[in-house]
Amino acid sequence: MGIKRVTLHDVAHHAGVSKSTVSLVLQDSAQVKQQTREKILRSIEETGYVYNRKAAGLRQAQRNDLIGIVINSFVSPYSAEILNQFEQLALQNNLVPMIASNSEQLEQQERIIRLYMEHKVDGFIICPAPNTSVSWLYKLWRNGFPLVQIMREVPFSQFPAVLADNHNGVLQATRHLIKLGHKKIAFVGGDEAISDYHDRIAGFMDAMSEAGLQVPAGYIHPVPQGRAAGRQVLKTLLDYDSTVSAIVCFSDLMAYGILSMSRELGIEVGKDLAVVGFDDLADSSLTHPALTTVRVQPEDFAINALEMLQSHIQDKQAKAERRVIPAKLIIRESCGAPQTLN
Amino acid sequence: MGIKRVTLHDVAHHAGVSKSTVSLVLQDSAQVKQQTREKILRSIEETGYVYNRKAAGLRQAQRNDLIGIVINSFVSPYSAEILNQFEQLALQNNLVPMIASNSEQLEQQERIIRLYMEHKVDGFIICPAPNTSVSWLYKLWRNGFPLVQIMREVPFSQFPAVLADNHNGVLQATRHLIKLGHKKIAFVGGDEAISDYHDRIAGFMDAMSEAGLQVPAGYIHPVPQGRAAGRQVLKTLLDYDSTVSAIVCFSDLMAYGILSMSRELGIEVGKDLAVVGFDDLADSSLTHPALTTVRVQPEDFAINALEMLQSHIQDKQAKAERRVIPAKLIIRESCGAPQTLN
DNA sequence: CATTTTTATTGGAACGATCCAGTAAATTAT
DNA sequence: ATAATTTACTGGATCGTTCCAATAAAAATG
Repeated sequence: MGIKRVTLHDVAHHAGVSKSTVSLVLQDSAQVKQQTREKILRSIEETGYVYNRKAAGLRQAQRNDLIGIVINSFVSPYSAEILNQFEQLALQNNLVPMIASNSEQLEQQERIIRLYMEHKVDGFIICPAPNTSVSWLYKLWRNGFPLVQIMREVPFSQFPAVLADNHNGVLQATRHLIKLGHKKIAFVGGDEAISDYHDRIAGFMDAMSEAGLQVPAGYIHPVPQGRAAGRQVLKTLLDYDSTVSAIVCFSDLMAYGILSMSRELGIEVGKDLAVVGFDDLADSSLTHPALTTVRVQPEDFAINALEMLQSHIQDKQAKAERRVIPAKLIIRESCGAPQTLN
Repeated sequence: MGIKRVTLHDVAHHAGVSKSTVSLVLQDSAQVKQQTREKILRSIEETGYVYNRKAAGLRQAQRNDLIGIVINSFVSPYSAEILNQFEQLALQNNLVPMIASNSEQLEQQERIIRLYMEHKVDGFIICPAPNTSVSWLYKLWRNGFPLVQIMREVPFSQFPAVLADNHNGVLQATRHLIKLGHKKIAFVGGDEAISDYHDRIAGFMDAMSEAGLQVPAGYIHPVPQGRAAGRQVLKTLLDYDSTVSAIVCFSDLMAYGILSMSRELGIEVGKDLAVVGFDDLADSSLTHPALTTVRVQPEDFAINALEMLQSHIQDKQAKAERRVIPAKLIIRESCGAPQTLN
């Protein structure tokens, strides 16, 4: 009663040729007569044959056109945008994406990666979970699986990476606030266990110190991602010093939380308080007030990471590159500056 | 220079046993002596062997423990939550999830599914793109790939499905508005090409007609998902009739748009205008005012769909079930009703 | 101690493709 | 027309597992 799957051999039999010829048609080799090719294609159609990549990949161990994409989280909107770009791009390049998330957890990450290794993906694009170790990445690499880190990098890892220009993005944002006359500027959000936090906070500190401004310890609040956290942190911050006039947020999501709590506390953002975000999510132009933020094009991650991964798949000796993609300050209304075009 | 991958045979050689014995250890068969097992496990560790599922799956064509999960979109927050649940659950059940999206497009959907078929997934969980045809689904099924539809179903398809109780959810929401005294109630959002729209609008119409209320054609606005669309549709609606006092939204996202535009127009939601959403996204308790909405637990999709798929994988003759998961009205502030506990 | 039973291990066929070397047929050159 | 070349097709070995039947070793039985 079991459904017998149609094999190459069955198609060959149906078309009255050898399996080798059918195989040639599948790889559309030029050395098959047009007439034969058509006959075979018809047989494929009629028998309902489905190509078996397992069998194919077994013989030609080199390429599977399978790539593992492990993002930090499905529920992070920015990650979702990146994922979307990767999927489109992979399909355009005839690659099969195997997409998963690590849920920011080491254990899940190791689990997923091991499984994808077993499925012999050609390589990985990975947004490493907090506390991912270099040695673990190295083990992956040594096993013949090239990888490209995105969004973050494991400290001291010498592996390829595509990163946002976090430093410059936050530098610009902070300078913008300073130019508007703000002096008491706080930085909220981010995870100290992740590289992007350190890049962003460095951009912040650099802008502050070049303007000769002090940053009290109570002005820095690394707290996990999320709207709810943003709400909470605003209270904490104002408790510490109610004269803070501007906040640089680690992410737009965090900024949304600040906006939400501000409204509740009767603080008018864009007037009483300046807020800038980071990510430029689709919603950020629709908040009240519209959010000034830093845009890093999600497709740039996809384009660069895929390109780099491909080159490492083709040449295992290719040297590890580290690309930084540009960050652009998008000025809207949340810091009271005049809104610019675009 | 190519990295030679370690095979079962290499491990066997290293441990001084036959490949069969190593294979038995991998499937942790009871018939291997403890001492031998340990020796082999050590060899596996030392050689850095990675199990090759391609080769394994070739021999035992029955199970691959691979399942294809095709969601409608990565960037839809509710879908992201569902995806997250699926991933966790799949891993718990020792299944390897292959996750993709169809981006609501038929072409991409067919592309992805074909590729996953080639990789011999055991079955599919799929949120069908608009205009997916029954015959296409049938072709999939006939090819030996069981499938479970989630969130929506292809009309007249007799395939297994896990659906939200859309009708009852919107019925409750609408009744709630009616009980509060609203008479001019509009319904906005949704896609007429998708089953859930019809279920929800039916719930709406039923509630209205049981209360003897009229619904002018201009009160119904099926428009695509999204905050921006919600903003636009509120204007259109008020242009048509500025005395509308309540709006039932197809989704929370749509409701966010309504909230956003209301603020801009100086309309106070919860007082001048009542709004209810659908989905109960994480953010919905944080909006201003907090959104009254309909909750359908995302994990229920995952639990039920996976369970059903497993049963169809094990028994191709299992009968197609159609499960409806409960919808619960969550009353908050956006329709001015007193907020209930929980 | 010889025999049966149980336990542990093994070699080889099989899965469904690719790829290589080789054959047959068609075409061109001599 | 025959030889040389090109074009079209084919059979068999191969990839890395699993599974089966067979064997070897150990334990239990008489």
